[in-house]
Amino acid sequence: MADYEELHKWNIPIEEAMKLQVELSRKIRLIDGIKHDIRRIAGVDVAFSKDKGLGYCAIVILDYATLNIVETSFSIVKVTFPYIPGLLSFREGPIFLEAWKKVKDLPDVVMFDGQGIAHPRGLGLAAHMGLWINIPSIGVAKSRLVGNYEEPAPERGSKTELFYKDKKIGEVVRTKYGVKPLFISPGHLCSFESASRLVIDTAVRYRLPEPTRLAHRQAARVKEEYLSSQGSDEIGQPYLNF
DNA sequence: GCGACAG
DNA sequence: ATCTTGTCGC
Repeated sequence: MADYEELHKWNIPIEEAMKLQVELSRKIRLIDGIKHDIRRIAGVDVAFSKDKGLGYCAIVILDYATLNIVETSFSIVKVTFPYIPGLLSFREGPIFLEAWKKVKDLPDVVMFDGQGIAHPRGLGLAAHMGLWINIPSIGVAKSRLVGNYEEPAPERGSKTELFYKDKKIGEVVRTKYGVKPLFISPGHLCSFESASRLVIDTAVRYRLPEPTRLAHRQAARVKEEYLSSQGSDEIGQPYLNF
């Protein structure tokens, strides 16, 4: 089972959470820890059900060469933190870690649906989680949180740099002709080059790269299956992680 | 004070 | 992100 080090508590005041992000961001390393021979690449996403107050996380691990799913893991956890721009990891992090515990074979790199270091305090979801699991991570966001940039050309593969306070924090990448670009930033143990390259290489047919796209679909399935098994009969409670 | 603001 | 009905297009 995948393990990780408890870096800190999750249910803390907003003020402390922001201070913690500043401290943790100093530990981020952009030295590429991604091997030349990537075998498995993972995608993570979390779905929510408003009334139930639950979060459903899905981790999908793909064989890098074929992009076939080789392993999946999920978790259903009570949500304890609100969505606050800049503090997304405090809402989704605990849910992701429960699913991570059940991963059998570690992937070489993990893609998250959110920012890596392209964050006000340099610690977006992907960067934060990368520190916890100590595995190369990449932030794949569908929209901008912070930073300035020029619109990339409409061709697939074109990209521009994302800057914040005179520093490069990520790249704006067009994964498909004419569609809205993605905001890619490295998390932990990853370079700008590897982050964008892996996203473009795995975004073979849709705007989103396969790891994140499939994780999104899987999270939606986990959610609907849980909700349907709730109103009808038994099964359900047994699946709850908390 | 005002506007921006991942999912 | 969620909720929610229909609609346009490949």
